[in-house]
Amino acid sequence: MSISEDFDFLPHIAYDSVVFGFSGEKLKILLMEYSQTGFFALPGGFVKKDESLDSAVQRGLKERTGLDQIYLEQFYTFGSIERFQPEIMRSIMRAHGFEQAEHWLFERFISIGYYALINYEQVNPQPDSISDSIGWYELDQLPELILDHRFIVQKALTHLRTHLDQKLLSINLLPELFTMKDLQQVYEAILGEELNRANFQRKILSLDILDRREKLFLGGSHKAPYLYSFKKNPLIRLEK
Amino acid sequence: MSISEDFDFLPHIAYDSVVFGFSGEKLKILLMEYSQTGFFALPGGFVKKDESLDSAVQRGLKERTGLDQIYLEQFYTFGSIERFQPEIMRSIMRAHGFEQAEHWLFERFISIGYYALINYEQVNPQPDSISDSIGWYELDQLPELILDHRFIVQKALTHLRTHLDQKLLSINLLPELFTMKDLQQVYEAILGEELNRANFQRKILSLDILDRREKLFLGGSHKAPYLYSFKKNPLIRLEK
DNA sequence: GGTTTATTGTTTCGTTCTGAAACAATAGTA
DNA sequence: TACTATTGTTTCAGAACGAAACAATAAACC
Repeated sequence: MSISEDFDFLPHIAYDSVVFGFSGEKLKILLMEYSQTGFFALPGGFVKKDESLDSAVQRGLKERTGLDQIYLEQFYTFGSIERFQPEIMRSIMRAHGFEQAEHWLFERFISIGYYALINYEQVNPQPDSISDSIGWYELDQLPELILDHRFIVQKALTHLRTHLDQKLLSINLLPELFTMKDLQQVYEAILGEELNRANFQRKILSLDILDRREKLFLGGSHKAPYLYSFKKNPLIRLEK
Repeated sequence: MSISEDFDFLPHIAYDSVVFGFSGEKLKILLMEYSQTGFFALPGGFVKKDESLDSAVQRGLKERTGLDQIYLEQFYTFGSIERFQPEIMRSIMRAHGFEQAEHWLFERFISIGYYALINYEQVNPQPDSISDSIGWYELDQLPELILDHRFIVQKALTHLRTHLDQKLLSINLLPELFTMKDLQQVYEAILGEELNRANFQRKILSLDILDRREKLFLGGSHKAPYLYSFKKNPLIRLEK
């Protein structure tokens, strides 16, 4: 998306996406830095007049990460007055040589928050025309973000932690085949706490959502772990 | 709000509120019938350019129910393309003698869903200028609703059921003093199932959010129940 | 080949939580 | 004083959970 074209967007409506990525250890999120402004922000965008909200977020994220068909979940809509800070958009526009006094970007926006979970390794994020860098940042080492984006991240994280079990199947954080330890590391990274190995295995297996596959031999001088994959059509039990 | 004035709204943005009311037995919701159209709909409205989203919903609900400072929670934002059905708004407008071909109400809207929980007894809902009736309808006997409002109700109910324990304190469904049986009836109405009396009492008391007060003598030939009130500043324990 | 080491899979065991039922208390009525 | 209906509490069996022990095993080392 270029900043000066595309007037077929719904005015006043935006989305912001919190893209969680996992590298095997820490949980990170994807941030964009706007050229020559020092502003860091969540990747976001706008909704075209003829596309659904969900489609708009899918499209925008694909434009930025190259990833398609990834798991996206809406978690909250941000509509405070404090969000309205046109000076910031003006700075970003000026940095690109636009000096207009009026622009639809300077209006107030209500933003719908989505989060995504993707495999760190499968992404090669490319900054778009209005950003000069895009990259992964550890959750506890985030730079200062524009507007209420810090708050949006916090709200996404809380939502994710609360609903982790229910969202497991849709998660793109792991490859097709993975070990129980891999899965436990995902949980620990998201929850921000260490879990008991034996109890974790018992709990996950009792959910009955995994297929056990062949063993994984990595040359370590110890018992080799099994590989697992998510079942194709599991019975979801909301009680657990 | 009159239908022809107030051009200081954000275009394309609406809210719909699912107002749950409790009468002592069944859970009901508040619906409006648009004059001479036969259309039933959730009470909704629009956001002024200088008010926050939350304030807009509070304001709109006060205009319809007379209730102020009630508990409102955002639960989902609806942004599908199928929501766009301008004929329906045209019908409603025509029923009021407006025959304009163009109007901002005929545009596509993205709607933020909120739910409220109020005490049935404390409300005297009054239909506004574009509705000819407003009233309470039992959840399992709802009339046909416009657009995706049936879906919105379902999503609100699911959200409420899932988060009931955490929302208890904010609920306006009960008077200042109430018995354990009253509270259990609220739970049963919302969850749509019967609960074991002894276990319910044990669970609620363990949450440590109630103060036990004097007994309530109603003249029945049996043990009188205690009255309870919600603690003023309880320690919220998210684990339970 | 036997031993050692590191890691994974499983079991055990005590504690806590839950669901269902029984028991205890009590306010009025007969 | 017995009876009845309802509420408050306890009990008890089964499920779930947390921590630790035990068992299995793949490679390295002698």
